[in-house]
Amino acid sequence: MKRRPTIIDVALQAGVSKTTVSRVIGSEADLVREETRNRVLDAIETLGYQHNAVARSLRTDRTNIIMLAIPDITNPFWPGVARGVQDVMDSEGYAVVFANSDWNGPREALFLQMAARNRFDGILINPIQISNDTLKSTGIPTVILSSSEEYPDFDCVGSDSYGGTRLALEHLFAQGHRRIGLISGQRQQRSGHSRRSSYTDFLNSHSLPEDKRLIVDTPFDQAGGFNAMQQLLDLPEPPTAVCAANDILAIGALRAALESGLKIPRLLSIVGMDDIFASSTTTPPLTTVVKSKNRIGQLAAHFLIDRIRGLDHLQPRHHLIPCILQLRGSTAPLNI
Amino acid sequence: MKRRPTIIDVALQAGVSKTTVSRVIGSEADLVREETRNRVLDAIETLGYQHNAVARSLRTDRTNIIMLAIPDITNPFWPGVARGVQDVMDSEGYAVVFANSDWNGPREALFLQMAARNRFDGILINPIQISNDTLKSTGIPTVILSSSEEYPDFDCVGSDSYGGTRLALEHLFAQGHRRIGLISGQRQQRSGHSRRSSYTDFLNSHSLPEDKRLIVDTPFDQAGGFNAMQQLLDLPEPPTAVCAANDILAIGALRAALESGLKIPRLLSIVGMDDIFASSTTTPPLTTVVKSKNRIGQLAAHFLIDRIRGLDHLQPRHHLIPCILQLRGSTAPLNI
DNA sequence: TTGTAAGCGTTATCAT
DNA sequence: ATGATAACGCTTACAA
Repeated sequence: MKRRPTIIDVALQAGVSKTTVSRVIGSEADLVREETRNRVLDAIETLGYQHNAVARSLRTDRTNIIMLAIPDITNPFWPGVARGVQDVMDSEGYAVVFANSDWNGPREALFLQMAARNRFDGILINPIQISNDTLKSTGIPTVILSSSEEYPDFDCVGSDSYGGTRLALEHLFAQGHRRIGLISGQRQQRSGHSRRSSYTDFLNSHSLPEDKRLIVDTPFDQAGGFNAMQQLLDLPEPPTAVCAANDILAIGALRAALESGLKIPRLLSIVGMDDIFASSTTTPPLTTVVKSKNRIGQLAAHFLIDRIRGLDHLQPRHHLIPCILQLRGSTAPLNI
Repeated sequence: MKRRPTIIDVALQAGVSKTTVSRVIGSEADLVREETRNRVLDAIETLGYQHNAVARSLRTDRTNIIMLAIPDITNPFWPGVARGVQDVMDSEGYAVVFANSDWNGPREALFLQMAARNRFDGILINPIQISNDTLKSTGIPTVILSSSEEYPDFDCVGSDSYGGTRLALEHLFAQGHRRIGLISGQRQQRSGHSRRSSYTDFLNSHSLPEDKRLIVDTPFDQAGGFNAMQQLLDLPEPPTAVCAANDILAIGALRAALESGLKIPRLLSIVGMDDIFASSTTTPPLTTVVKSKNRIGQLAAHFLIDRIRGLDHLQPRHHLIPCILQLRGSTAPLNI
C-alpha cells in the first residue's frame, strides 16, 4: 500500500504551489483563477487525492466531529434521538461519534476525556453521573439531552415528561378512573421526579387522596414492571388504572396483569411512555405518551451548533419538547 | 476561554524538554527516571494538560478511531451488534464512529469518504450499495458485516441465515407442517438469497413440492408482512405455517392472521428471525431464529483489529455465526 | 537518562 | 492571482 498523495503531490502535478491547492480544496476556491483551479482539480482527480482532515484540524483547531454520549444504545429511545441529531449534523458537515456508557459512570468520564483529547467540536450528552462543573471544565461546547435542572450552565433539551404524565393522568381521569397507580423507575431520579410531581399535582388539582401504596419505584426493565404490577394487584384495593414511567415497564405490567387473568383494558387501564416499537405490537397495543425523539435530537443539535459558532453570550436555554398522547387499546372507560 | 496547555507548557513547568514529556504521556514512560516522571506528572496535573490526539495522529498516522457504517440505526439489530463492537474496541482503545446511511447509497459513499479523509484506522460496514473495489480503494482496513459473497477481498462476519432458516423450517416440519410459506424481504437480495435457497433445499431434502405461490417477496416492514400474510391466506390452499425473513415481517404477518380471525398457533404457525425485543411481547410471543448480535460485533471487531495490526497476509476470512431457534408461542404441532 | 531537531500535511500571513 | 514560509502540537531518530 503506497503513500497517500498530499497537497504537495497535487501541487507538483498541477504545476502550482501548495497554497493554491489549499485554496482550491478549502473555502477560498473563488480566489483562484478558473483555469488554474481546473488544473488543480484535474491533478486531484488523477492522483486520487483525499484531503487530510487530521492535518487540517491541527492547523484550524476544528475537527468537525461532535460526540453524542448516551447511557444505553439498545434503548430504542436513543437511536431515535440520534437520527434527529444526525439529520442536522450531517447537513452542517459534522460527523457524530456515539459514546455508549452502558450506565457506567467511569466510562462516561472516559468518553468525555476522549472528546477533549480528540478536540471534538461539541458534545451532546445525556449525563448519568457527571456534574455540571466537570462538564464545564472540558472547555468544549456542550448541550444536555435531558430535562434535568442540574446543569444550569448549559443548554438543555428534553421532553416535557411532567406535561406528558399529566396528559396520561388526565386521560385516565376523563375515563372515570380515580384510583390510579404510578410505576416509576428508580434509576434516573431526575425524570422520575417530574413524573412524580406531576402525579402529585394531578391528585391535588382533582382533590384526590394520595395513597403511598399506589406509587411503586422499581428497576427500569420489564421484570421491574412485572413485579410492580403484581405488588399493585396485591393491594387490598388495587388501582383501576396504572401509569408507567416508560413502555418497557408498562409492557412488564401488562404481562403481569394478563397473567393474573385480568382483562385489559376492561378491568385495568395501562399507559406507557416513549412509544417504542414493541408498544404498538402488544395485545392490546399500548396507549402511550409519545416523546418526539427526532425533534429532541434536532433541536439539541441546533443548540449545539449555535454554541460552537460562538454564541457564548446567550443565556443557557432550556427547552422541553411537548409530549403527545398516543391512544391505543390498553385504556378504556372505568368499568363500574 | 484561554489556550489549552501544550506539551511545551508542561515541559517548561517541569523543567524538562518536550521530548521527556512526550515520553511520559506516551508508550515510553519507563524510559524516564521516576523522579523526572513524577515532576512531569505533577506539571500535567497542575496545568490540567490533556494531550492533543489530533497532533499525535498527524505524526503517527493513526487515529484510534474506527467507523461502523450501518444502514439503519433504528433497526434494533444494529445497536446489538454495535454493542459487541464497542465492547472490543473500547478495550483496545479505539473510539467508534457511527455512520447511519438510512439506506441511502450516496450517503454511504459520503461516509466512506469521511473515513478516508479523517484517516480512520478501520471500517466495519454492512454495505448497501458500495462495491468490493470501491471499498478496496479507500486503502483502509475494512471488515464486512454481512454474510454476502460479494466482497471477496475482505473479512466477512455474518450470521448463518441459511442454517437459521433451515432450523426454523425443520422445526415446522417436525411439528407436522408440510405446506409452509416463506415471506422474504426484497431489499437485501443477498441475505434474501440464502434464506430462499435454504427454503428450496429444505423442500428438496424432504421431497416436498415447490409451490411458487407460497413465496412472497415484500418490503421489509410491518405493512409488508401484513400484506404478504393476507396474500398467503387468500390462496385456495393457504399454508399451515409461515416463515418470515425477520421479526418485523413476522409481526406484521401475525397481526394479519389474528385480524382475519385465525387462532395462532392452533391454526397457523409463524416463525420470525432476529429476536428483536418486540417479538417477545406479542401475543402469542413469537418463535424466532436468534442471531447473536453481540458475537457478530465482537468477532468483526477482532477481525478488524487483526487487519489494522497489519495481518495483511491472511486470506480473507468468512465467518458465519450460527443461529439458535428460540421457541415461543407462535408455533405448534399441525392441527389435523 | 535526557535533549535537539526534523517532520507529519495542512492553513494563514505576508509578500509579490 | 499566486507563492514562500511559518506555525499547529506532537513523535522519533539521533546525539549527548
